[in-house]
Amino acid sequence: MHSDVLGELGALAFGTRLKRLSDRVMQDGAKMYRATGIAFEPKWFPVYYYLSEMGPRSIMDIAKAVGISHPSVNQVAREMKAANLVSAYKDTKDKRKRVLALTSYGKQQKKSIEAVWQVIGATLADLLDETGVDFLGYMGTLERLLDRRSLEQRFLDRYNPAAREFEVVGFRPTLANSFRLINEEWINEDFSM
Amino acid sequence: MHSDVLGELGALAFGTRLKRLSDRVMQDGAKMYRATGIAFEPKWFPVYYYLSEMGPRSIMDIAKAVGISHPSVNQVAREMKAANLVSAYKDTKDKRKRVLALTSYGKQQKKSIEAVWQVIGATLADLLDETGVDFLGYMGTLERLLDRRSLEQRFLDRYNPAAREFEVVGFRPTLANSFRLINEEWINEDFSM
DNA sequence: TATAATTGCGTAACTAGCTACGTAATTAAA
DNA sequence: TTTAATTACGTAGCTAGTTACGCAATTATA
Repeated sequence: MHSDVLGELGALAFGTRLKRLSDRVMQDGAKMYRATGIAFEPKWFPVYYYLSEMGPRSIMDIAKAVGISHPSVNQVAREMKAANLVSAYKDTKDKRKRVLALTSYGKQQKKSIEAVWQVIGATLADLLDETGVDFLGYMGTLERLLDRRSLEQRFLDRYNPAAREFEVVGFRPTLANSFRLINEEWINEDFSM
Repeated sequence: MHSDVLGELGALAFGTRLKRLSDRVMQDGAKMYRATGIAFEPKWFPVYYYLSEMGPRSIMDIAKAVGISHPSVNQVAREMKAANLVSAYKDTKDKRKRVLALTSYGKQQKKSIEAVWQVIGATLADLLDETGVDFLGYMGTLERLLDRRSLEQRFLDRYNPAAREFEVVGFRPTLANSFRLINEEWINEDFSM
């Protein structure tokens, strides 16, 4: 194995390493589906899963729920439509909306797809187990930290302290967590952009 | 915040979540450089860093060291050349090789770039600290596990046990770790592809 | 030493996401 | 009830990586 300069760089190379790891996992993900001969692509996964669990949903609903942009959902929808897995129709209540739904063929395929998911899921679960720690849990922690305050904002606060998004308030350490939770609720429920 | 269907899916959605997280970090990475006004892009980071540490190196050397494909290095090299950060020349010993080196301007810029890296690194270090665990360390563990046996191979072993890459050998559990280490050494030092 | 295999590189085309922008429909405000 | 603001969506074009493939140079082999 090569020496891997990135490993020695600490936090600075975090993004680069994360991307490299993610690319690797996604590439092998595609290979796994291909190996089964099933007509399914990794990028369809979140949309297909969401529709199969929740029933027909609009483009933006899907985009928000799975955390990708609406043009991406659109792109995926076009491909899945070509594969006859989903169909689309206008919402009669709100004519701006285009609603996606699994076709009967799409529903019928679920059993086969789930059989593959079962093996992929077990493979990933075993891999993650081998780390000996709750990697998925820690990843969730990281996601929530970034939901709370984006990397960009964290950087800006540090780079140009005058531009802080929120005022910094001193308080007793024992209260920190409560304050944080209250603040998070406010952001999510009331002032969310 | 939206409900996030992926979070409830366990290991199966690992790839999707990892990609989503990585995209997020890389996008904010670009914003951070832009905010400083410095003429530098996140994707230049590994190549620039490697050249600045190691001196002139060939395209393939760089690709292997930073873990990306040689066409990617080429692409980055073209851009960095346009930004006058690197120049390229043929290796006189081996005329197949094209060697990249920082220009004097490229070297001279290092101080400014490092000043930005310092802030980005500290921002990331703080974020990772906030998880309360050694996230980078666990990521390294995961990378090494995949170096050892790719996700695809792990999947194939499970999906089609007859196609195992290596024979499965039973041994006493207490010896498992030693065997694993020896096997790893063999793979790395002798038979590496 | 001739030939075969390998290595290094460049180009082309693909992938899976993104942002920017325009338009139509809906909702809020004056 | 007009008008303004917002929301949903589609398209176009960008991004940062990839694989596939071909050619030239080097290295290994017969």
